[in-house]
Amino acid sequence: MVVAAAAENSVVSSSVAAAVGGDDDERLQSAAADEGAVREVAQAYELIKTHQPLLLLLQQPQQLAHSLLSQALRALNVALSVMKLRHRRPQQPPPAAAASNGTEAEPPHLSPSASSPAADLGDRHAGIKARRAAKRRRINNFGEDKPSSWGHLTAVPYEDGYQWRKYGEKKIQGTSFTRSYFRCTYRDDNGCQATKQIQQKDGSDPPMFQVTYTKEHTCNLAAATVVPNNGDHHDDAIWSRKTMLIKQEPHADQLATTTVSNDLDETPPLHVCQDAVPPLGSKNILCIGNTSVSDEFDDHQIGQQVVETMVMLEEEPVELEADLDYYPCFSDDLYPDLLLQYGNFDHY
DNA sequence: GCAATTTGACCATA
DNA sequence: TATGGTCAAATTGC
Repeated sequence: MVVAAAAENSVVSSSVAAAVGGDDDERLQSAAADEGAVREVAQAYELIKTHQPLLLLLQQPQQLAHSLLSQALRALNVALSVMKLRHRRPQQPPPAAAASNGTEAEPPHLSPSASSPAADLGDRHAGIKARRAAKRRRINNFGEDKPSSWGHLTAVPYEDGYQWRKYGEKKIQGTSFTRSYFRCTYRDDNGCQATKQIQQKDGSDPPMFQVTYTKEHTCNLAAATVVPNNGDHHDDAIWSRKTMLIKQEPHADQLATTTVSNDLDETPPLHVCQDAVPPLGSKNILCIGNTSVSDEFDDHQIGQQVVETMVMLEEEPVELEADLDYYPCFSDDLYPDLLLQYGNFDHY
């Protein structure tokens, strides 16, 4: 499987790179090895992310693929963050000495404003103050072995295996793009304090995003997008996938204008899945979903949407062979089921 | 009606 | 006082 292969490859490469280190200039080589390892893991991460939307189209192992991909992405994401942090550490000031991991503040839902519907404005503000004070305490007491924040630069910042809910956006001085603030979707349910910031880099082509994480997830819902079928919905995995894509729309518009602006001007309802941004210079772009997506579609229809979208973005008639070569995600080896179903594009 | 996003305001910090 | 992070009411979309 491509996930396993990519992950394994990255691990092997990372291990080899990490093992490199002579006596003459150990520090330099170690740094180079670290950089190489980070590069390899980052490559694996991007590769898996690029393939994820397509793997999810396969009919049979749909939930399994989704779960595995989410876990693989999360593992790589964490590994990448740790490695980059380790690489940076010599330049960083020493962390706080006192580690008091036990200083857990009260969960958000215990705030006075939330628990008392009759609370007046003063009480609400008191609650907010208390929460913020507690937050400051948590930040100050953060453990020595746990950095207060960590992050990485990526072209695909919106899908990392976790589910995030946006709670703010801010124009940051000296930057062209706003910074978006996300918190774990399950904060209220599980008290998970994980947050995430996404800041698009100025003048990067293709668009690159600085992603900064704060706090580890405690919700234990890494693969939360795979929802057990409760009978109310015929396919919750698809529903979750649709939710993911809808969440990405505001940012997808931005990316779309920087990658295929001319094409998308002619097809306004389309939304580009950022996880499938094609290689730089590619004339094709893979899109999943559009505004007419309904609750009733099935895997077959999703696949059809992908195909249709690809065709719609092409002004000239699509030549299957050339397009598949151009965008290596569509290969016979990786997506036999998809090609079996949609291998012949003649009728489009 | 519900859930997610947007956005202006508030607050802490440097 | 400027700036960044967060809140929560308003808005939007399903």
